[in-house]
Amino acid sequence: MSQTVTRALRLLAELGEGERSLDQLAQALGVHKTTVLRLLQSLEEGRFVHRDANHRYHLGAGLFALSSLALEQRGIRRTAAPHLAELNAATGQTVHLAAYEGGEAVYIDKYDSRQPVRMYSRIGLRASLHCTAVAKVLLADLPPAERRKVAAAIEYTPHTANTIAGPRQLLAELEQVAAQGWAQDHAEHEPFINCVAAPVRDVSGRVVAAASVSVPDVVLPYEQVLELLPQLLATARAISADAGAPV
Amino acid sequence: MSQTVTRALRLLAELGEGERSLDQLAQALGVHKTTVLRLLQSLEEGRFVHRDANHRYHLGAGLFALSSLALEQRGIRRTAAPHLAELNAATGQTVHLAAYEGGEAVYIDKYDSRQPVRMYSRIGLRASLHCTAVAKVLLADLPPAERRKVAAAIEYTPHTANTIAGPRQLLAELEQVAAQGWAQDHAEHEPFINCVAAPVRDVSGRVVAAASVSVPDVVLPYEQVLELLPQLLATARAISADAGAPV
DNA sequence: TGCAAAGTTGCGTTATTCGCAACAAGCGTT
DNA sequence: AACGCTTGTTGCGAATAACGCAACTTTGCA
Repeated sequence: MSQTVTRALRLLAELGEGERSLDQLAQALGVHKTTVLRLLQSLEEGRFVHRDANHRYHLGAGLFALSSLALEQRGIRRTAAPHLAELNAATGQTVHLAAYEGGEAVYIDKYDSRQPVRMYSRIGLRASLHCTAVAKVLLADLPPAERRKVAAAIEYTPHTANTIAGPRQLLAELEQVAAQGWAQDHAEHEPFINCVAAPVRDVSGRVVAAASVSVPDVVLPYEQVLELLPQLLATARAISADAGAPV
Repeated sequence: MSQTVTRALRLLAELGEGERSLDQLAQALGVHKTTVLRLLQSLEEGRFVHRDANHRYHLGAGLFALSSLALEQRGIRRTAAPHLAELNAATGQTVHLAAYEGGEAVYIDKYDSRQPVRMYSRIGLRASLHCTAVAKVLLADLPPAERRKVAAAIEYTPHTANTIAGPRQLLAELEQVAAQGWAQDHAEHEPFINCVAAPVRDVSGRVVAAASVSVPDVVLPYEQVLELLPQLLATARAISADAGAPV
């Protein structure tokens, strides 16, 4: 494990919070500013950070370029994009695309709601495995053994009164999700937000992503969110079809 | 300058091209695979890379999270977003938002065209300073001295017959852009693509970003692209107003 | 104009990284 | 099913590259 790289990443994380001066960064890492300076110089060379006229450091364009390049390369994201945009336009609601990788569910695309109320979610962020609709969809396709292993390892942090509290309950729900072909999050993560999610499959027939619609209570009550299901399922099927999934 | 950090960044860049095995990465950097392994371990800890079941390395969610966090923090991007989305919806064309920082013009947001023909551009990428509409808008607001300095430093790579060929010509055009309040790229960068761009100002009244519409010839001829100008200018003014720019 | 704060450079020390070589684990082939 | 080959992992000593210090320079402010 490389101390230097770890420190460089901590620098980036710190800059993710906002602009920083050299001294601030040195203090945050607890190292001498000379050290920070040299790390920053390398990061700057790679355009990962950038310093403005006032010697404040910011995250740089190289980071954005790399990130968007990598996201674009994800086949499923590209094939999903037009369909998700359409769903977003048709419903006006927040639409997410998430994938399961390395034991976590990660948002890989997001289309914001037209409503002024925005959701706290972001591309790259992890979706809780036990209380989000996308995670349920993704987990439901794992082989049973793996599913049990994951369910056992989850820390069942309760977020609301509806949050699933343990592996038994989760596994039962996953069973149902697998059977019905979609999942919901009925105020399990955020008190006043409901979501529905549907699986996206690729050529292999495996679930490679989950598409979801999230709606705050104030915009649509729970029952009306369920009414979005047909549109969502159609979208997910269209993406799957484009990805070459077997019917 | 840190060798270790530089190598880590090269690893990321390599992974930006696509998934790689340990050996492939070691060969690409020309170092021993042990070395690469340890760098990767640190990157993995920071969720910047991720290894799949077949021991292939990919860029990881931490990178995406950091990038989208940083992009969201840019005030101007957030205030511009709804307006740009609307412009994109109204015209159906590719819409860009670019900013000038560290001597380069960088795309900080993009809304894809509905057309099947996509543009080669991406968030984080640099826009050529001498042959894009957004760059002209951004440069046109620099103080004259700075403007001349930048114009002198540019390498005037010709892309098409229309590409501006030298500082004199560029400075004259910037003069005009500043006067008329918008810029165009009449097939100066790509043979069959025309763009128009308009400045976005913040509280200080300075130009902090440029919004643009780009259209391939096959979709709309040059003259009709100019007809989009009123909409673009209205959008740019609306963003500026939201950003608190003085009227 | 002078002071203070912040950033930069040179340099010796040593902790960290490096590559080697040996080891382990998959995977495909015979 | 066993073999060999490719690919990833660990232990360890050598030495390089990173570290922090202290002195220097620059910038901003009073």
